[in-house]
Amino acid sequence: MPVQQTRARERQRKILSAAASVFATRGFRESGMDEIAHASGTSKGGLYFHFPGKDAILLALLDQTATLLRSKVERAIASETEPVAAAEAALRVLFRTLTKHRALARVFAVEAMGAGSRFNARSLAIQDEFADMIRQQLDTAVAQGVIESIDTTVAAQAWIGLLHGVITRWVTASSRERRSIDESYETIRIMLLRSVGAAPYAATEADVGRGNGNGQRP
Amino acid sequence: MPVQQTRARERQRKILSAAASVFATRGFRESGMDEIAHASGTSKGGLYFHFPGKDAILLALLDQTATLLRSKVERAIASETEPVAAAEAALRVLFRTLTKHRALARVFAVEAMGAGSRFNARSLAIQDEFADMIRQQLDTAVAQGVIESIDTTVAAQAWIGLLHGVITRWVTASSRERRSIDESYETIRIMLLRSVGAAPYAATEADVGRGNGNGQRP
DNA sequence: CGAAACCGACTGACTCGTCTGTTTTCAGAA
DNA sequence: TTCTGAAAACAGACGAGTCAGTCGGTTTCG
Repeated sequence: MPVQQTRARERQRKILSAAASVFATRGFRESGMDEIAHASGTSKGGLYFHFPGKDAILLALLDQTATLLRSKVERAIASETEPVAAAEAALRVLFRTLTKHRALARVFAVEAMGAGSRFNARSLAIQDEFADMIRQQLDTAVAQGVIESIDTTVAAQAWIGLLHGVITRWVTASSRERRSIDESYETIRIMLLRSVGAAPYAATEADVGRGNGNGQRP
Repeated sequence: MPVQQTRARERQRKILSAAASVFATRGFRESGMDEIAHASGTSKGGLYFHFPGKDAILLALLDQTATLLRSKVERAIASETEPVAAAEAALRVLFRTLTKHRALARVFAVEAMGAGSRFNARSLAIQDEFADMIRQQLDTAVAQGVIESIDTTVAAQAWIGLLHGVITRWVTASSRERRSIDESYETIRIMLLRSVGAAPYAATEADVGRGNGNGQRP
């Protein structure tokens, strides 16, 4: 494999990483190409050598992030056998990953929404993908009679909607009033499970703490 | 009462109304003052006579909308005696009003978020007001033992978060894939009530409006 | 040496807000 | 009732700043 392409790839990675933090702190429209260039240790010319334009950078960032998240969520689901546990695992990973990368989450939840129809079309598509993963688990759960019979498409989108709302709220709040979102997670988790008629089982240390590898039955 | 001030008020109303639809269709940043001027049947000079700047227009629009919404919600709450019913009534009015004014909802949920920190600070404050109304009802419900004992602050914000997420999703979707959101409301209503451990009672015709009237109990 | 990668001054388009008028309104004088 | 003049309301050309994107030149690498 060509060495030069490796170098190019590294530059692109740096550019996307820098763009993420610049977009996150200043907003997409307010971020100048010069700023992104400076933050990624290159110049305007360098930027335009690797990306055809500003939009392309945001789109690439969106796709990269979505792909990463998706694989994480898929792994989480695969690690569970019981559908409700799997749905919860998916949600937990989604939640935890987003809260761990506030800058990226902000780009994802806020900037991409207010940056033109092309971007929120992409965002919506991504959201749908995740909603669909949740839906599949809920469908299985309904089929097994583990949860009440409901419109799982709507329920899954409501879950994603709630997540989106809460995350949006969290990334937009000023640092003063923002407390660790983990404090709220337990309440939200119980609410979500109850909302589909699943009996929330008591959280173990494994659930709440930083470690996991759990999976138990109601 | 001065006739001129009446005329001025009417102009301002027209400007805000026009701005709402322009912001909603083109986005805040992408909307030019000339465009707003044209849409409101006046000129740039007229605009700057009534408002000190573009920002002021969005802010005024935000406040106006919030005030209107708040009074509607307060009335809805006051019309119910039972706290869970009141919370539900509040939510229903919020939901229904936003869905009835898609343009305004879009400005509220999307544009104001992606238009700079000053604006989303205002949006957050408004969101908090509504969350607080819900919270008060949930608190009463908990005190009466009608619902499970939970963190009502988080629960209220989760409810608002879900609403925000669902509405955002709805206003951002293309007209092709967007179906009446009312179709989803019944499912969402039941999910919300269940999420706080309240037994969802059957919806009456008054609850659901022109539509169905299903809804089951555990 | 040739190609990939990079640099940064410059351009062109766009738009907010200003500024200099012009029209409309209306209280009060004739 | 008609006239008047001052303030309110409006019009639109223009200034000035901003910023995405370009382009000719330079450096790095194999």
